Amino acid sequence: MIDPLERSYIETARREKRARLEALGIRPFAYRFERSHSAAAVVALWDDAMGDAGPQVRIAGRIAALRGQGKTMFAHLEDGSGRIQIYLKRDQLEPAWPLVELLDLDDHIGVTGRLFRTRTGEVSVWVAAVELLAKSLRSLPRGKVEKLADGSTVVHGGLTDPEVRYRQRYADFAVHPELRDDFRTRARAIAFVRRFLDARGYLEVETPVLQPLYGGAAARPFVTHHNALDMPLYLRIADELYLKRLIVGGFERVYEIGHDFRNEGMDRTHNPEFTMLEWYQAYADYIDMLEMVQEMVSGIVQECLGGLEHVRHGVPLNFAPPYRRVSFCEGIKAVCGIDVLTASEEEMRAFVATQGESLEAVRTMSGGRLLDEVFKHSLEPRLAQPTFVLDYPKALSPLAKTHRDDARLTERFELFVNGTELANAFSELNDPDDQRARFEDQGRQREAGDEEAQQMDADYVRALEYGMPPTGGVGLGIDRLVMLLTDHSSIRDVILFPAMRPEGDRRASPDADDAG
RNA sequence: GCGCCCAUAGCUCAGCCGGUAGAGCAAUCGCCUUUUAAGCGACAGGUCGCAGGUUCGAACCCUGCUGGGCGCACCA
Repeated sequence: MIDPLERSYIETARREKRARLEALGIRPFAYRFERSHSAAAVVALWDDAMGDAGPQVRIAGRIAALRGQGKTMFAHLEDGSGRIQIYLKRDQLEPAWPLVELLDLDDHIGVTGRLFRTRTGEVSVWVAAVELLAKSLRSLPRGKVEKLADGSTVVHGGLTDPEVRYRQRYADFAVHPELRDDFRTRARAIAFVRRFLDARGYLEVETPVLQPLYGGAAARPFVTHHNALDMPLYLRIADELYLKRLIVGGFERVYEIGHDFRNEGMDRTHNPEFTMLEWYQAYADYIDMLEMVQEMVSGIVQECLGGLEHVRHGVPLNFAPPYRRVSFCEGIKAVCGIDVLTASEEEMRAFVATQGESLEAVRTMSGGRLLDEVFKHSLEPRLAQPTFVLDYPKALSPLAKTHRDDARLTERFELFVNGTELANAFSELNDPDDQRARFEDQGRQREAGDEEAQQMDADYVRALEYGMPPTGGVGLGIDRLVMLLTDHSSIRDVILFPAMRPEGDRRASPDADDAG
């Protein structure tokens, strides 16, 4: 919408200042600056006993506030640690004063000076020398927070338009430093996962992102093309099939943290590329994996939030193990009285129809889809506390191994927190003939028009034919985990650069729109 | 893909029943040597998202388009 190259009168003014600086022989973009302290460290350094003889410091940062008073000037410098006030006095900076007069909000500067305390008590740096490190040619959309005498605050301006915030994430972070904390939390959670799995003998691996066949989940892929081979390639929708090939090859414990890509709708909980953690362990079953998930999730919560009890979206949650376990079928029966193993589809449709679904939609539901709807309207909304749902019916779980005690079920669990699925795990299907049959069945659904049905992966079946040991596997959505940790309800708030439509006027590319 | 809502100055917003736009902050200029929303004074800044239509006249009403938000659908 806004041409990024179009200059406002404010930018024009800043470019004029840049020219004036250069005419004075001042480089608007310096090369380096040696700091002695961060802003936060400088503030922490202060001791009232210092009186007028505070230590000399060298600090750098972005000018976050500027209050000129003629022959004197106050400013706040902001760096990665926080902010500190600086005080500039003309008679003590004389040769450099023309530079000071050409400073703008948002410029990066470096200063040297002594620590002191102002009349109003704020620890500040009395600047003896100032250097311009980087001129800002575009003003950041800063707000101003006014604190009124009664303690309330009024915000003047500021960056609030969600579109601009996501498109210009750099400006959003620059103006809202507290947002960076969510990504520190994210990094801590991922670092914890690595330590957790490494300590248990897992090997971190990297499997192909570009795949000749996509599989391991039901989703539409992104398609690209390899020029040299002149063939289509797909961005992976899951890591699963490659990681299990590694199990066949003798890597007994492997994990991967990486992006999967799904060519589907975008909303509060879906980004076209997202971060998935998958791990597989030979000779383990889904209950082994369940215990690991429980320990890992509690560990992450403890590590990132300090403590196991937290309110999320107004709901107090307790992450102390053991988490509740409920069987899929019995859980649903307890809530709505339907036994999904024996009930007729008519009975289930009748129930779903009472839950606000349109009659038309209900009429077309059958099989796995219908089961899923029953679950969605009965058990799932009640899963606020961390809860494992176990033993899904086969129709819902084409990739999981048949349950050892009940052939109608599979050995599968999902972890729910606050009604959202966090993890999905199986005792992995390792019977190559069964796997081939399921691929063939998927192939028939594909021919019937199901774009998401999986393709036959003959190489994967060949791997299974060599013999894959019994294996437990888990997939855990990192973005959703971080949403839980940071109490965000939009996945965009935990992804640095969420997917957006391109900005700008696209009428320049005619005929692109009306094809359909 | 469908529905509802939104788009006005660099930012945040106001603009009633149609009469061609205002405020605060930021900017520019002047004054000000301990301020912190600094203050005081002056001056600028807009193709009202884009394209049509209705009208003597459109930021405002209608249609289409673009982008966004929320919900639904799709989807783990």
